[in-house]
Amino acid sequence: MLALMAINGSPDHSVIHPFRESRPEMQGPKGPQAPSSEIIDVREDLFLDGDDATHVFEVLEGVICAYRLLPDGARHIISFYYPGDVLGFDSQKSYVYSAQALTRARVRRITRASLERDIERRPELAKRLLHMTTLQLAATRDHLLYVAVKSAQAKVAAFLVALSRRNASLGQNPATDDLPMTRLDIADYLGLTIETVSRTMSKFRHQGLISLPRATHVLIRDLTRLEALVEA
Amino acid sequence: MLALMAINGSPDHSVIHPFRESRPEMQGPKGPQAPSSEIIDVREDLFLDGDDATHVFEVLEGVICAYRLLPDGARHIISFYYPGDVLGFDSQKSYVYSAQALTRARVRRITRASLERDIERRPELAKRLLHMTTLQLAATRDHLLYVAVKSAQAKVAAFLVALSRRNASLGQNPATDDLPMTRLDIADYLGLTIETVSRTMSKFRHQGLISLPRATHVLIRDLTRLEALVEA
DNA sequence: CGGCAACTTGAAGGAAATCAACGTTAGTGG
DNA sequence: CCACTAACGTTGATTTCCTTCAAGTTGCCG
Repeated sequence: MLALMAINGSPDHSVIHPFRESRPEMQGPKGPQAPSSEIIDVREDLFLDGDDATHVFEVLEGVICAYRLLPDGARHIISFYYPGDVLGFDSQKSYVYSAQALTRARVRRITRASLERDIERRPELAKRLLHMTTLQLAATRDHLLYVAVKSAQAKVAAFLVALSRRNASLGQNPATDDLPMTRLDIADYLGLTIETVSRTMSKFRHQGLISLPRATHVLIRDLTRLEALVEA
Repeated sequence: MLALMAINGSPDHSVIHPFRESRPEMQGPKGPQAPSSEIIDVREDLFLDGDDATHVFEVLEGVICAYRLLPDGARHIISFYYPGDVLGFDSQKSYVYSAQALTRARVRRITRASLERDIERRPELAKRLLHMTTLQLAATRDHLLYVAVKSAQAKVAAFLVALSRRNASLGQNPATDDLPMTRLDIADYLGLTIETVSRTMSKFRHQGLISLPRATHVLIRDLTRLEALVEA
């Protein structure tokens, strides 16, 4: 009944390709397929909350997170962005959150100005961006639901299941979750503490729901029971 | 630093007017100003989770809430919609939440088909809808932050402050919050129980931050201290 | 191999949920 | 107009779950 996505909606590559075709300035001496991409180091910030929102980014490789620091020093992770996802696209002059790479990442940097130009030139693009944004909104509402009403167990289970489903939708192994983020990242995403995340994972392990060959690598041994915990 | 909106972004009437101008079929015998509006009774559902998403609604009067029922019977309120707000606009075949009137309300019902047609005819409209959607996304992220990381006190304070700011932005009295929703609605919106909401309000009253001439009517006596609680 | 960051586990405390009872208000019908 | 009723709201006592504080353990990188 509910589309239980804790992670952003499925990557919609349809957003990207128009840029390549319609931006001859990107097609330099390297030829029409010039990648125009940029490498971001682990834990390097892509932009900071309050910076001039001059660019929009498409993740090509790696994982980026959007986060906010609160006055009391707490951090809240809004979302994780995987290859194909676009971030920084908001109708505001400044970014209202920061973005940081969780792994070494590759991104395509697109200026807002050129994006605006492209929207004028190709009305189709506005529709595409609109579609992408409504998907993000739906995903954010799903996550809101989890954070608002669910127990720690349900939150962590939902997180693991969402990663598994993402793998499945990409034709990868749904029984294996690779966690590019730390326990603290997960905690700040789910509105829990690092200890609770760790304890809950351990509990799942003792119950035979998952195994943890490494802290960053989850093997899902009983997806059905894990999914049942999400609903509880 | 943060735009602490628990309630949807400011009503953006720019979304609405184009319809009136561009939809001659609405201009029947009653003349070009025919309202084409519809009355919804208190607690009447506008649409249900899973229904065919055939329409988009603009709130003209009253307050509507979007909510979801969970398998375990719990309810989560996603958002409140005030006059000027638009709901039901998502890129999905079916609604992914239900909508219910909290007061007797008046709405404009717009078919998705005609909206699609208008988008084709007036590319400007897609840009406007895009802007509206990114604002909703930003508001939802703000709410997510509150629900994820804040204490019951901070949540309730943020809720009251958001209502006050909405009043201020409309030129109404920012020291008076009229609550069209019940304590249970507030609880389901903030991810708390009805008892905690009630207790927290009482606490604020005993501390002289607010007074409650009626349960549905809040007088803010010390907005500064209330705002401070939001950040705590 | 050392050092540090990330992770795990345990014990104690606290904030909110739950369970329960009572008060208040608005709406209904006599 | 008043009495009755049902929904809504408040308050208190208790329990539960998560946080906090504290102390290891693991594993990765220089």
